[in-house]
Amino acid sequence: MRASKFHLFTTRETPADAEIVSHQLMLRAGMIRKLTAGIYTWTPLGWRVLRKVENIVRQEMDRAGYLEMLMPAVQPAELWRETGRWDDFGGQLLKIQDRGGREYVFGPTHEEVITDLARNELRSYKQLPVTFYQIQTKFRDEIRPRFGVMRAREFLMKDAYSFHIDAASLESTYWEMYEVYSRIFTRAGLTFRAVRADSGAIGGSASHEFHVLADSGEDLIAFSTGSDFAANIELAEAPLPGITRPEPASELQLVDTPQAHTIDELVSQFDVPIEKTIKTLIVEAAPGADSAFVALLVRGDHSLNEAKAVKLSSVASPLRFATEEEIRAAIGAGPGSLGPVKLPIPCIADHTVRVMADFVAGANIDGKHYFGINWDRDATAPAHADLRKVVDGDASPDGKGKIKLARGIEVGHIFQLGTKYSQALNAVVLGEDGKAHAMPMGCYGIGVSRIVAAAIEQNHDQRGICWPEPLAPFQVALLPMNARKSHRVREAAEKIYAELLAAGVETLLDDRDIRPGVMFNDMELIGIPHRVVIGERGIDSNELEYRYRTAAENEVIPLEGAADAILGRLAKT
RNA sequence: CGGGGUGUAGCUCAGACUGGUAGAGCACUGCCUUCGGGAGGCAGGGGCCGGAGGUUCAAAUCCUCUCACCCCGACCA
Repeated sequence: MRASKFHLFTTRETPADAEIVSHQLMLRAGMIRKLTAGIYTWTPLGWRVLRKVENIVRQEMDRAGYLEMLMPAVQPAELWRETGRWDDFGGQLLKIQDRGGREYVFGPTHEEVITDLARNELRSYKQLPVTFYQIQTKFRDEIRPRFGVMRAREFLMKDAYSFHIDAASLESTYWEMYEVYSRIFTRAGLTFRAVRADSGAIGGSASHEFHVLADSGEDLIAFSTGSDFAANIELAEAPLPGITRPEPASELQLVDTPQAHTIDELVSQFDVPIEKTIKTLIVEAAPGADSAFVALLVRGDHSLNEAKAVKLSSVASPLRFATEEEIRAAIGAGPGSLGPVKLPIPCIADHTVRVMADFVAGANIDGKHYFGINWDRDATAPAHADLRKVVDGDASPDGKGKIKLARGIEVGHIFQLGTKYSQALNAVVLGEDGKAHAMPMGCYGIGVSRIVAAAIEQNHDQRGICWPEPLAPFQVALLPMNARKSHRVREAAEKIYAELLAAGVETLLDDRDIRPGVMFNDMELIGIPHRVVIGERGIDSNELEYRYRTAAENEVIPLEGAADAILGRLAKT
């Protein structure tokens, strides 16, 4: 490609509304342009990268024997009513109407459509297992789209669905997909971790997320320093405290704390260690319980893990925190002064809280806290469970090593769905036994457009993007210096360009009539891995300057046979 | 959904408080010089100041409404 014919539109200044580096660089490099909130145009440059990711995904899926297809983006409401998700999916579901007022959704995912196809097309266990996939634009009406294509409303996704005769077959395909995903992210040059994930409302027995590690990630993952344990923080079990509860050493004291409404305020005003304080959180109780609300206790320096709380049988699902009015009605004091002493509602404590002694908590009287609280003596020792989020330094749940927390960007997710959709839509096949069986299903997603942003988060420097070679829009940039004035430079550049094209190398020849400095900056900003400078100086000495994007120094390559020298430096893909 | 902020040239922003002929830098067009790390000069093109209504002799500026976008939050007491 000749740069003069390729629409490059780089900018020197960073657009004001871009927060994270990948969004800034994608805008500055001219890869994307925003049309409206969460909806982006991919320019010719950006599209080349997106297509690279797409092709890696496609090649690996094809290699595994999965079948590519294309489903409609617009789907009839009727199908979504059949599975119940018309109402259950929530605000992310974009509902649209045609001229006759008939209702549709713009597909955020395709379980309904693929299961409808499967129930019509699949008849026998002999056709199983089978895995279909597509790479297609999805729409999810995110509450708050942000970070450019990282969390966009319209985005490109690879979604795959597998159908099975039994759970064992599903499990086998699931782990095969796990390997395929690992190959895909490895080939894309990403540093990633597969982590155990909460299968959440979708249900099913197993689920893993694939995270690209990056500080700007929105997800927290916990992994062990001593084993391959890795899990979404939602799922990571906290270790049991390794101690028994100490004997009481303090008297119970009622203290006026008019200015202390939060743990931080309490700690700073009264000089108590934060590990001696308790947070009391009031949530809605499960239907049919004795009380309308339940109190959850975690140590002051810990946080409630809502995914764990919602799994308690006495807690309503979905989790809902009580409002201030409800708290006052039930307890007689406002948030900020709550605690376990004389608490009129049931109470569940985190394991850690059960072994605390001489601790501080609200008195259930506005503006007062009890100091020196001890279980049994001052309050009934409550039921206990794992309620908190793990923190750095906790023991790993598998007993090997310690937990470290890291931020990640979720780029893939695999699920064993079970028969949720096949039962709802009556997708059955005849088994060997001659009976109808609802097919267990798996579903497997990859955020194709998000991978582009995630790759930049992991691969950039002060000057711009440093593409992993398999994702780069062009492999080689040829930079002729002042070609307008020098026919020798022009000819040398054209010759190398023609040879590289003939060898099938994606090459950008910067034949724009611009100053060298602008060329260098543009090529570094858009992140082309291999750069060759062709100037009078080099031609005189029969040597050209070559530089890898992330290298600190130039190398020299011979003018004669330059194309071969460049070919020798390309990554084998 | 709640709170905050911003809408002025393609981009980044002044101008608004204190109403009086719409600005700068970058980008773009032409010419000249320069040109191996975002050149300089000269001359240009480009804006119903997000939209509607109001106040006023006069509104980018003041008032009301509205739309869009961005940020924070959505119950960790």
